[in-house]
Amino acid sequence: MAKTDVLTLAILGILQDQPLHGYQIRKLLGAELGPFRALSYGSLYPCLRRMVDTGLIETAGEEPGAATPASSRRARIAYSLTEAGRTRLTEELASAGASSWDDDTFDVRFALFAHTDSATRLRILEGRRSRLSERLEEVSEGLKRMHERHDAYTAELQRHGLERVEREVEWLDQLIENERSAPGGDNPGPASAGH
Amino acid sequence: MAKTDVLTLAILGILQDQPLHGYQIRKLLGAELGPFRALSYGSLYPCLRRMVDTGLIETAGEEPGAATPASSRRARIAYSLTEAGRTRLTEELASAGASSWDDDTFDVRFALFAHTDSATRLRILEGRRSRLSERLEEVSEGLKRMHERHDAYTAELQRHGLERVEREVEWLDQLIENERSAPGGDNPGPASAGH
DNA sequence: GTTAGCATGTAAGGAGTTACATGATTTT
DNA sequence: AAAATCATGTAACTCCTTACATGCTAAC
Repeated sequence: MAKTDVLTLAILGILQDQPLHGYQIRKLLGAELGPFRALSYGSLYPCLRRMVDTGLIETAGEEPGAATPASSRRARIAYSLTEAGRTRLTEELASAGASSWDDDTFDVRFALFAHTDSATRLRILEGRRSRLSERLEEVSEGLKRMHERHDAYTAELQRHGLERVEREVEWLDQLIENERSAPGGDNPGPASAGH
Repeated sequence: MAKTDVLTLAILGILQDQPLHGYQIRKLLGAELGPFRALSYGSLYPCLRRMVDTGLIETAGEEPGAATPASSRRARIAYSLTEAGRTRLTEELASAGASSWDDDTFDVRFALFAHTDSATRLRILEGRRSRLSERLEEVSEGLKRMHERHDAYTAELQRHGLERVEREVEWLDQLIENERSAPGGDNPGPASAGH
């Protein structure tokens, strides 16, 4: 079974609501996942091509006939899901598959939660949580064993990293709690205990 | 002028206190920057070789003579800074050079703060802060323009991302304040307003 | 004696960026 | 008429990981 990388999944997700062309996909992806993570065209277009080649999406040139022959704007290519693409997305969304709790993958999976069933949402949130808990233990172990070789700045860096992960776990705990109390809910719940 | 990538800088930094062999470098780097970011040997050893080739570090085989001829453990190669390496590190530490406020680079620069003068520390902290402020504006702009296309989970992801960046800015503000009030201080100051 | 940790390296390959190349449309 | 934004793509290159290949030493 062909494996679905993160970018492919994100594109499948964003195309399920409406057909888009490349430029729009890039903008929307940047907007949904935060304006950092803006991926380059050098990544996007080759990925779109691969997806066309493997039949997950199909293209529709704008005005395929000769509607405005001379003045037609530069060909914009609208991509839309094929049946195969829709099927693949459905499978992916149900599977919580290959490590959906990696840093990169988690955000994309989370952004697709509105199209994910409650059981899978819960599995992903819990998977992510336990992944972070492991990190937490490793870091605090490291901090304890660090009385030797203690440079105040290095220690502060550790402390701050630890705090960041702790907060992330708290956030997940709230989401999990909410998911359990309202499994069908479309709403992630009240904003976490704000600062 | 040859450019110094992050990994090279980190290695220069970690070798300035004592010579180490590859295995130890990897462990220490992992411990200082958090146990995530553990780099692989496939990255480390080629980098060490490049550094030897460009004269930044030099090797010393353990017990170069025939001290314990038959029972010598597998050759461990201790790396230490050359004069050129020490010079390069000093330059780098004074320069706040090529974008020390990138996500990756900042942590390494921060971990080396104990060897950095106060003025440069301040420049780096402020550079990082303004970089994050830009992000903050972009994201909150994006959030405002997102009443359309609002999916509760996507919105929550944004909100959480925003909060994370806000906290990071607060952390930097405390560090900056402390740096200004005690420019010579070796101490990053009281732990930020704890949670 | 076998597992876990110490120790060094190479080769292949993945995932992405930057820089290039091109051109239309909209706004100022 | 200049600048910004829309729009698509390729080629070269960078940085890193994974998997492989090898072997010693300490602990259980």
